[in-house]
Amino acid sequence: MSPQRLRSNDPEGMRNRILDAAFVAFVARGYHATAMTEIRDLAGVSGGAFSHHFPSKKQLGLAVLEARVAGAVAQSWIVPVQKAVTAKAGILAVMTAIITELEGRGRVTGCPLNNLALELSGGDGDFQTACAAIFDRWQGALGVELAGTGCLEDAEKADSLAGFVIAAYSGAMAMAKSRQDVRPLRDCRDMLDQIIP
Amino acid sequence: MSPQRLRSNDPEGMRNRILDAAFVAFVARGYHATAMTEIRDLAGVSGGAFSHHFPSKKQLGLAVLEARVAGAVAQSWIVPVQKAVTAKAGILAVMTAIITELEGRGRVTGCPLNNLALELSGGDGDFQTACAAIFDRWQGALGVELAGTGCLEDAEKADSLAGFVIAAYSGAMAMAKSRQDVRPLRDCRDMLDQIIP
DNA sequence: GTTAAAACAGGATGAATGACCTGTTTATAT
DNA sequence: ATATAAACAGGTCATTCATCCTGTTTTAAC
Repeated sequence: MSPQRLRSNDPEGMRNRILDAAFVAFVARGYHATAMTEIRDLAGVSGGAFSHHFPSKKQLGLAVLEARVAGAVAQSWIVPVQKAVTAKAGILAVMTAIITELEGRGRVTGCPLNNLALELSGGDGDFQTACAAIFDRWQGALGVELAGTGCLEDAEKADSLAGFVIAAYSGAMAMAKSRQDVRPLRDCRDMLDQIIP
Repeated sequence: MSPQRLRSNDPEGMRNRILDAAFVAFVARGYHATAMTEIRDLAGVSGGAFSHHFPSKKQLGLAVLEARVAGAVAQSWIVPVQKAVTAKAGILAVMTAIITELEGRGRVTGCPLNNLALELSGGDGDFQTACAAIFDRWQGALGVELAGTGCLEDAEKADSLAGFVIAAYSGAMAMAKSRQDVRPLRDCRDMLDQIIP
């Protein structure tokens, strides 16, 4: 036979395709509800390549958390708040943006981190650690901004408020997902506007 | 053979045993991560009896939501707040009680409703409707109390605040579960103490 | 007392899942 | 140029899972 030359060895690209497909599927349908074959088909990857990059589902899950979920939190929350003039303005702007985006499309899929954290933190210690680390970085970053941009003097109080902001947002998103309605997020935004100094 | 006489036909008790076992397993490990055989073994029920009472896993899940999760919310949140002198005092007392109880045992399993709602609301419409109904009753009850005990005059504002309280609590519990630490709940309680009029 | 239906027992089954395995191609190092 | 390992293809395999099936016992109706 003639040489195929149809194969393009691109380990990084392959890995990213798998991670992207897994992220979408895990967030939309959940970790346990998603079969490996679904991700494989969605990414258009052979079984051999799949198991070469991710020998087990758990390793794929952990990689999705660290390489995609953490990135989504950084991109949608941490960076915008860091770039804003004040932390309060940044937080409110992020929430407004999320609400607007959700109103655009029909479906509310929820916060990727919260979705996976609640499903996985209970069972496996490694998943729990990974989720907790992302929450920690999120809260840490918001706390620094809240303390740094004049919203709050006390660093400890700023950290507590940051945790509360994340909790309120996460819970509101959970209710919004369950109801398929953005109203909980709007109410949350209005409340945070009143609360954050 | 002699008549067995070891069977005690008790449909209601059998159904309750299954629901109890399923509730524990679903909340602790999640819906999809729990196998039917686990529940069957935990409840000590034969396959025939099991499929007689709950022909499918989905029907069992819906029954757990309506018969156990809704009850847990009513018992741990709605009734205590209704009995309290003011809604604010009731809400803070409930949170204090939950924090104290969580500190007693080692493990934070999370809010039953939030755990299941986030896992199931995305995929199936029936689950989503069932979860949303429980959230609605929860928010409705808290809203009535907040409006009725002098905390807030405007009924619509009271409803929004009720939703925010539930969101903040749910999110704080999610973080507490992920971190296996009650601090998010303590911070949440302190914040709600400042916020609720 | 007879009949019908509900309540239960215990096992069987087909489908689906996660992991694995053998081969082939491409890149890298020497 | 050659050896070695990584990257990839395609299929298999054991296991687990949810459901269903046949048969027995209890309850209820008439």
